Amino acid sequence: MPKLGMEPIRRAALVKATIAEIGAAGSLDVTVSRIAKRAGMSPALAHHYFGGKDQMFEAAMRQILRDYSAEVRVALAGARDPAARAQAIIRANFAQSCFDPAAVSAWMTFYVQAQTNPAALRLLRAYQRRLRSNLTHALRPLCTDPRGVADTLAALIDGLYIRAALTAPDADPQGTALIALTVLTKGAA
Amino acid sequence: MPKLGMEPIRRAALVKATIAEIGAAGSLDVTVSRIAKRAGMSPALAHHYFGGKDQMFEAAMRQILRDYSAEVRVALAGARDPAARAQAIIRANFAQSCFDPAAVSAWMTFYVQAQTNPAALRLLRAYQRRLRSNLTHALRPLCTDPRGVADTLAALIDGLYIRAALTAPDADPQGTALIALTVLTKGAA
Amino acid sequence: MPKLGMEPIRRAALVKATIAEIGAAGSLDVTVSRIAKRAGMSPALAHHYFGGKDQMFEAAMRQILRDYSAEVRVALAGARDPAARAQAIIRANFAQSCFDPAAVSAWMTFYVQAQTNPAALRLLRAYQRRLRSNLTHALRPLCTDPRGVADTLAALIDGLYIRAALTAPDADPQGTALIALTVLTKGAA
Amino acid sequence: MPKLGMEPIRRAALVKATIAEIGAAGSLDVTVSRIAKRAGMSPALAHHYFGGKDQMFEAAMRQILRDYSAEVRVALAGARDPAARAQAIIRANFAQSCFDPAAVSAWMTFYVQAQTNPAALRLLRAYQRRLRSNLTHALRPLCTDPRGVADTLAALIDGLYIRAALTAPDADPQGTALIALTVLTKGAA
DNA sequence: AATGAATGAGGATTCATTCAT
DNA sequence: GATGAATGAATCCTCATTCAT
Repeated sequence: MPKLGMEPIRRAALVKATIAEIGAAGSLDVTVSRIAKRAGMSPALAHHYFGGKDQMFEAAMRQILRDYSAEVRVALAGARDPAARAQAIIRANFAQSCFDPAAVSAWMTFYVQAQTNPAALRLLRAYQRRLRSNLTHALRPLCTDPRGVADTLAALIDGLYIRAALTAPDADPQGTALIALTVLTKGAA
Repeated sequence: MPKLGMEPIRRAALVKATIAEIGAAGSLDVTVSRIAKRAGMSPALAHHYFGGKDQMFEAAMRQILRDYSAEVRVALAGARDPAARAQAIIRANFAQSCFDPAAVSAWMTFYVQAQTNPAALRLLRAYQRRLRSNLTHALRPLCTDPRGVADTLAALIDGLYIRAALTAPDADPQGTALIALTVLTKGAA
Repeated sequence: MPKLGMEPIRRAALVKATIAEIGAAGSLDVTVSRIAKRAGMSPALAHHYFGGKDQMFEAAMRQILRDYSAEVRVALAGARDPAARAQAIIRANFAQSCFDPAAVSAWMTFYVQAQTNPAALRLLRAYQRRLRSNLTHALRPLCTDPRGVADTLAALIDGLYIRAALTAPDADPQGTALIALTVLTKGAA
Repeated sequence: MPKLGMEPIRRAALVKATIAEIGAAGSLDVTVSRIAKRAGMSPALAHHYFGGKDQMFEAAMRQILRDYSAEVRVALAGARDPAARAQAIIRANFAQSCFDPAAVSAWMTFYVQAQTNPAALRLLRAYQRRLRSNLTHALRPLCTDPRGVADTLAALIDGLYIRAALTAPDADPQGTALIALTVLTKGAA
């Protein structure tokens, strides 16, 4: 009995499985077969829905960004004043969910892909633009050079994240976030 | 056509070719065949000298770090006082040579490899340790919390580098370095 | 061109082709490619169904033993009394089918494999156990030391087989069997 | 300083190493490189002295047969009467030296090689001829059909050897020899 | 005599992708 | 919608062998 409306369900399952496999492998060296198996379907069906491996990766990247954006949005919703908004953005970038191995792998591969895959580069830029714009907006009432401080903070966040995720996996993420918060305080002063 | 003492020559050629291929591919998806061909020899010979693909990668990573270290060392040699030393370290991290596409790719793959390859992780940590130690040493006479400022600066440098290398390839690296220098000034104050 | 339930068909074809190739080569120096080609499929498909070369060899060994067992079973079915049973077992071991070049090669490689491949050793022991048990059972009514005579006969059969198969390929197998039958008579006396 | 008269030394070392490698591998899957390394020289030199892998194997086989012959000759030297001679031949075939893993492997590969390699077949036949002739000679004064009994005993020896060497490696070889001795007694009666 | 250098040929294995059902 | 069947292409790696020194 052919099922109707399976497409979104299948696609979602595949995207989820793709991210999980990238996380498990720690790289993009994942096979369509494994992804499909994890998603509970045949490799042929995965192809049917996505057309190819690259499109599956792209969909996975989009999902990663969507998840990240949601995290930020939730954090911002609870912030009442500009300073709280800036802090919320920083904290969101060091949320537990961002240190899930799958997420870490996904972000790292993102960076690698960005060098050759225009779609990945576009998405990475979108992320950076959004982070910068969020920070600038929050900092505007707090300092004279919101753009400059936002740029600094954004880069600092990325740098701290990489270090925390890769080379200090046991460190407390929120402790790491504190470093950024300190710079925020000095920059906003 | 010399017939003795080829090993160091061949190894060097292969390491260089490995880096170049990684740079050209923008990822670790390079074949031994291509590397060997670029180095002017047969794939079999490459295997003979390195034992396998992974060892070639590891040798390439070591070379990248050696090059980077040399850059820093040269920069430090010309610095006369602590402040100049700190600035020199920062500037060295944004030297033109660091933005060579091959170097960028190599660094990015470094990050990815670090998740699963212990050797890569070890090397990456060595780089981070050295950067932090260099900065701490230079900052000691300049501020009350040299370690903390060094941590911040190190992360900032990484974050700025990634952004400059990947998403703003046309930006002036030394302009980017200025952002770090500014934070240095504030932190050292 | 049926598209379902190919697995048993393919597997059987591969096993047959493996035995044939071993026979043609006279050793285990056969490639998956040749086996697959002989079986009318691509090497990749052979891997798909067996997972690897070793498993193909093991399946082939099992098949050889199955064929041998069938030969013995048929021979025993026509034997009415103990003496006839013992003779039937001996004759079955020198049946024409056992001197098929492929079978000879397979048996010889069996012996070689048994030294390093546990699966091969297990199978070889199973064959020897069965031969001994068959002989012991048949000899019980005929002599006072059925086990001892069975051991002797079993070894003699193997030795005669090797000599007949390898160094006297034109000799009449049933003539060779006579030697064993003579010992049987003396031992049973 | 070029050494003189190295050829026999090198050849002997290579033959010994070949047998040892075959023993270690349990098959003919040994590389010239490993043999040469074990013999303390370069693969190129091994080639120089033997011309190729096959010739090395052949020389190894010859050596195995020489060792075996020597064992028999020594055993025969101590035998005073025909019965003792026959027993000595049988015992020599189950000497400890024949159960050295390297020797076992060598014999097994012998059997395999005999199917395709004429030189191996020739050597194997020479061994069998000699065994038969030795036995016949010893049995002549003892029974009416020395040739027939010799054939039986020779095959029995081979069969027992294979079983003892491969599938009952812990059994006492001399216990196995007893089985052959018993048949000898009955046949000679 | 001896060897490091070098390679061509080949082999097992993997995988994305296509197709018929 | 869904999948088992099937493969071509590619990749890493091994090895016997040759050659210049």
